Amino acid sequence: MSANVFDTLQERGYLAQVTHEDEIRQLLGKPGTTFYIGFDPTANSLHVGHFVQMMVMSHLQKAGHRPIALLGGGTGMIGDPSGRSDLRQVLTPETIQENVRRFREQMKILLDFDHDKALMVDNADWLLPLNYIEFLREIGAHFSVNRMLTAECFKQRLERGLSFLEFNYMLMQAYDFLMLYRQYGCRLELGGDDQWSNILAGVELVRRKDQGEVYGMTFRLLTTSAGVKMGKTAKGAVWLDPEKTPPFDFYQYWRNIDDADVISCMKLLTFLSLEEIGEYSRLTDSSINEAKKRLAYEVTKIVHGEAAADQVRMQAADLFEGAGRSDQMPHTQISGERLDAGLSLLDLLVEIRLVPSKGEGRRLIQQNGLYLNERPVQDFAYLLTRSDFTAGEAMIRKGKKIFHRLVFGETH
RNA sequence: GGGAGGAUUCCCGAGCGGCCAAAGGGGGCAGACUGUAAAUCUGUUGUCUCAGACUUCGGUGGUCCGAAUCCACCUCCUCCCA
Repeated sequence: MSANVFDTLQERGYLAQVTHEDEIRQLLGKPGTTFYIGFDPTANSLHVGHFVQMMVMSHLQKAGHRPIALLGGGTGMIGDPSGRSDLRQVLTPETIQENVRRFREQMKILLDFDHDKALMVDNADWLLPLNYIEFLREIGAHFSVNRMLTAECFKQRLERGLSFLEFNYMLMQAYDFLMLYRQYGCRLELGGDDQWSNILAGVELVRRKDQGEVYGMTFRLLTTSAGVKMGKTAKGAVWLDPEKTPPFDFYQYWRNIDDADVISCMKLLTFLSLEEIGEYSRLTDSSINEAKKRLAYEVTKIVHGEAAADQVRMQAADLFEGAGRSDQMPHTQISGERLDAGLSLLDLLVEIRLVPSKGEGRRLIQQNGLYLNERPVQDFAYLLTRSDFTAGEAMIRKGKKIFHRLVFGETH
């Protein structure tokens, strides 16, 4: 119970690199440390990569430390070149402000902002009013271009091209740390492992300017055991926003995770105890599915709430382990008039967005990938009839996992 | 400022006057095998009123019976020299 959070983080597998291990452990050993993680508002929702960072913040907050979520309203206008092979798209100030607003809402999922137990600040507050000359003299003077060029985060870009704009990102981030140190007594900067260079720059800057004793620590990026970045699907990232990634899809993402990744994800993405996770790690072969279900449920519960998690879990069970139908699954009302007028199944597929075009729908049907009431549809000119409905319902299935229910009745 | 090269379908990347809706790979989507896994194999991957037709190869004009391929101009990128 009174274990040092530092050890907890280490045991759960979050940590990648630390600047001063002993000092940090000591610092985190007793409550009261203010620390920060930066989030650049480059999209209108947080995704699972951010979620790992939020988990860390939550662990630390529970241990009595004070998180600062630093939103990059200012740095977002520069674009972090770290780990990027190409130039980031430059976002408009309006977009950035909107994204910052959405992030703020989503952060509340895991962090308690009441009574300043956690803070949220926007670096636009100090970056935007900066005076160029002044900044160069005050901050720029402390950076050696020679050293920066050797930083890991620029290596890749040196071959392909790096704009001066992006080159400055590191200074901005270092400056953030300095400001947070001065304004909030922030002692520790955390971030994904790709942020290591930037974090080091901040730690050094605070020492040089203010002789401040501050530290940095990075986390493993969420990758599969094969080293591929996780959280990406065909449709893009796995978002925390239910509008962008519906809870069902979110649940399924974790439910379908690679065997080799279940345990590490449980440690990183849930609050299950290590003992309990240890039990799951003993599962083999098909019983690993139990671990996947638990993982999916727990993560969904944190992000979307218990009610939603229960719902999608039941939905998944209905679909894959039960009768193959669920009240929760996507559905469409089909009126009798439409059926009588001759409703082409192909047209309907496009309408309910199960396929992007009729051409693809035809292909799907020709390749036996579309099922109506669990029977492959043979003819792509098929017209739906009343006899396709049993008890007022007809079930369309695309491939193995995508279901859509048709309900006979009035369109609303 | 001078010089060189490039822009091709979701991505990378061939094509260099007709046989090009455009090789190959990646990715996607299906099928087989499975554990709602991974790996593997197979098919497929511009749109449509799918017999055929129509729209694509940075943009705009032009040459030609015919252009992704040739010419002119424009836009944007990359590299080299200063």
